Amino acid sequence: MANTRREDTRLTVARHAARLFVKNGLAATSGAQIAAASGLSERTIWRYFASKESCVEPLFLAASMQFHGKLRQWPRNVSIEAHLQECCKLDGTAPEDIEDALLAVLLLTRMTEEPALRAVWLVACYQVEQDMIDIIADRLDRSKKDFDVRLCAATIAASMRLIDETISIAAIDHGQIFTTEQVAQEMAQAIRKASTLPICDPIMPNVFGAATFPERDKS
Amino acid sequence: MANTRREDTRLTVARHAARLFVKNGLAATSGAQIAAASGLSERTIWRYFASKESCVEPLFLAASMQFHGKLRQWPRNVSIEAHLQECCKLDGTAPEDIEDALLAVLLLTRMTEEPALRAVWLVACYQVEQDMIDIIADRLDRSKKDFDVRLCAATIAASMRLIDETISIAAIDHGQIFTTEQVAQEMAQAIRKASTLPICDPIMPNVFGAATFPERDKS
DNA sequence: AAAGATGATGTCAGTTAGTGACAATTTTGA
DNA sequence: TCAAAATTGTCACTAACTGACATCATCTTT
Repeated sequence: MANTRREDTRLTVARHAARLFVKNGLAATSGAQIAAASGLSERTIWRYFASKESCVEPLFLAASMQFHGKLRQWPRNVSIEAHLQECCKLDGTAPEDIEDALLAVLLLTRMTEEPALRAVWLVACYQVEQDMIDIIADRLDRSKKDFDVRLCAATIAASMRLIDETISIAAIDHGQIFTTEQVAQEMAQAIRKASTLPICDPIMPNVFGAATFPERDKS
Repeated sequence: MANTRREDTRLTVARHAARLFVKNGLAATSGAQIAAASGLSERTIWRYFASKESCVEPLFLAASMQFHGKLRQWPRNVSIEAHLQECCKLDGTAPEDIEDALLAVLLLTRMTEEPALRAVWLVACYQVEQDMIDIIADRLDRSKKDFDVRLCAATIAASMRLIDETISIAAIDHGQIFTTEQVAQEMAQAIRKASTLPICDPIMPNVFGAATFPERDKS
């Protein structure tokens, strides 16, 4: 938790901006309005964000992190399905997180009318992908620079994005209801299908590979 | 070739904008400069593009299409490797296409310093992904709405993006040289690894599945 | 070929996103 | 507690972008 302060204000600005975007649309929302709603001067807004649209990025990130973040604590000896299910159970998701998720979902359904939002969303997903590289490299004891590790991160991140988009549209535009468990299950399935490396099942200590044992000291 | 006119001017503007961006950076390039270089009024530029950065989008699209476009003519009975190799051979890539590819590659290597460029690139890749949905749906006789088709399109598009990025950086920043055949091979490999559906090998008419035979007329 | 319709472009004025400079304020740290 | 450092506000300014309207090219129809 290093630079938490900055991230906090970014997130609150994002919430206000998102509400305005959802209510009035991107074009009809001014930087001044976002500033006023956030209780900051407009100048300060531009110190936190490079553009009007990107104000909602922290929200997208937070939404993605609802599942992605959990992969950081994914123990090596449990499968993806088991882990995500487990997380949902003990996880009394904070009310503010639910609020954030709802806002993000509303934004996602606006992407066709507001192309600028899609760009922000894709950038957020790119961040997730970069994060995913670390997770996979750790889980497999491979280098973060390994092309196959990066490929796996990219395909998994893409699958998570697709689930997010699909479920959002199904929920808002077609009125379907999802429990957290259902979403977790869909997510786990998609991740499994998309992974190009064997990370979804428990990773067993490599008992059969001699190289794993420490070499006996020759002295 | 419906609205080719518009696309043509968009591409030429993109070329000029890209050269300016590469030479002077995004911030130091003004809309007026892009307009002047393209021989158009500034107002017209804003009629073709929604923002300064997005001026290069057609170039990114053209670059992606160098391989992706070929997948549109991918016969069902040849493997991905064979097809891409074949394309390279008979393909006396037009000199302007090479020029475009070079410009795109140069832009890709600037993405770390210029985050706005990355957003544009990701949007271009998203377009490719949407296109990929059609290709896969056609090849497998499945619906474009099928989640698994869309998932496969997403993972493949992600892998193509990664190859583009990786090869660009290797070429420009680390001075590696690639032949078109090499790139085609890397691309084919990555696509194969990333596909979540069996589209990379020749698609055989489904002789074993009874459902494929037309039902005998019962009359 | 003339003429009218349609659409693309230029001009210019106006709005608003976004920046630089500096003063005021808050936070930090010894 | 006091000074250094970081954050914010104010204000003037630049440049991205839009609206309105005139002009010009293109295309169709007769």
